[in-house]
Amino acid sequence: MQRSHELVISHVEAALAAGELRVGSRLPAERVLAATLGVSRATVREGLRVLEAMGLVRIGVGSGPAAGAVVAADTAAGLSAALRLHLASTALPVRDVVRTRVMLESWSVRGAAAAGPSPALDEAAELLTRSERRGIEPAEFYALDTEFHLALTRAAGNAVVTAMMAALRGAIAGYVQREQRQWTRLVGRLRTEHRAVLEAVTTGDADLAARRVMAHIEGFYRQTLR
Amino acid sequence: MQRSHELVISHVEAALAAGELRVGSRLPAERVLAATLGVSRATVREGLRVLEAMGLVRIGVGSGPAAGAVVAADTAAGLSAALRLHLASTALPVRDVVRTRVMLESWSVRGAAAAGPSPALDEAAELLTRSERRGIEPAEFYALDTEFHLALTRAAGNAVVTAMMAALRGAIAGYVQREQRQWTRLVGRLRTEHRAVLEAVTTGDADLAARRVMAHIEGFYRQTLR
DNA sequence: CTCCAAGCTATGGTCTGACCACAGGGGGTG
DNA sequence: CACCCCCTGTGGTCAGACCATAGCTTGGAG
Repeated sequence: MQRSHELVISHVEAALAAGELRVGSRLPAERVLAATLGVSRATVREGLRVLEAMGLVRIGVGSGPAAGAVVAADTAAGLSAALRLHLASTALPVRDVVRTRVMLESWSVRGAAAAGPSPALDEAAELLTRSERRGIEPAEFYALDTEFHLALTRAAGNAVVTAMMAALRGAIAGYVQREQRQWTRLVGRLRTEHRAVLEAVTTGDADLAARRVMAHIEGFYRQTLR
Repeated sequence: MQRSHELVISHVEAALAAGELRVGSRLPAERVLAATLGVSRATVREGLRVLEAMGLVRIGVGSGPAAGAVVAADTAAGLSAALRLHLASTALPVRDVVRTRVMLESWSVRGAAAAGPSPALDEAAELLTRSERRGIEPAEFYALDTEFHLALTRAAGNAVVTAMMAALRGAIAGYVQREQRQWTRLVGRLRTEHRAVLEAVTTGDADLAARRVMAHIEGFYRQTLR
């Protein structure tokens, strides 16, 4: 840690590790933090920007409890941003992101099937039902689809995997072709496959769930990746 | 994108996506970028800080080709920083990081075993040999250990998984107890296990390689995680 | 007494300008 | 010809100012 703005980051990190800050805690105002650390406000802001990009704090303007830098737990934000940027630079190929998603998600449904009933699984079922509403708009369907897959992942009980899954989805969201000629047919197929995956998970058939989710994801990207 | 510093990020991202910037390219000087985008230099710096934290650029002072912001491909840096910070905030439990590492690495050795010989595998073998030098210092051994595991992961041929593996290791490095009472015994065991994993991979036995690497990692963290 | 609107205040958002630190390159000097 | 010093371009940091926002307070109208 030589550069001053890293002082801000390590200061916050240390306070978190020491338990002086928790999720929901509010950081001192920028001007106060600058005086405390003996650096300029511009420097403090550089550090806060990084923490914000990592999803560790949420920064609000104005006054009141929502203003200022509040410690958050957006575990996917930083991962997602990093993946997205390196996808743009082609340092990471989209193909590998998709394959990684297949791995993470098949691992997750195996874990979820083995773990048995859970609130996350109930939530997945409810999201699936909501996504089956007639005349649903593509945007809403995709949002529910994302939430469904994330709930399924959460059911495996690993927060790091869940964060990575969310990050992967976020990173390639911009590469997915939203305009589909055969929207009705596509959405019908996705619903059927979702039902099949959820069914395999709830009956505890890990192998079947993994096979189904792999086929589901690979099929989806084959059709929609541009 | 409302905040000005995000303009900087999206500008660089767009230039990357359009192929105007590549890994190794040099960004304009901060003052130039500020004038180009119609924002202040302080704002440009906030954006560059984020890009730097994500491992997308490397910023050097002074003059010459190494000075300024150069597009890099440190795909693990941002992921690692994000994981580390959320570990500090306890939003992510260390346990889940270890389990995720087990998953990623067992997947990797399966892939490596199936893929057959590769430069990455040769590198892993060479690193392992170097780690078997007599009288090696713990710091050097751990460095070679990290490189060995990463080379093994690279052999699976998925850049995203490789980046995640590197990030996971980086994030929990601070939690690993470096001072060991029975150093000689530990290092001996690690070497034996490394040999066994590599042997299973080179002979193409994916299942065996996966089992061995799982036992290796779990055993290591059971002993060294504080 | 109640309610609402205007002003107050704390906070981040942004800009300007300045000066320092660093490193490479070129020109002057021995 | 070789070497050293200074010049120049670059990031690093600071100080101070002003604007934008949003909750809170206060005073007046009803």
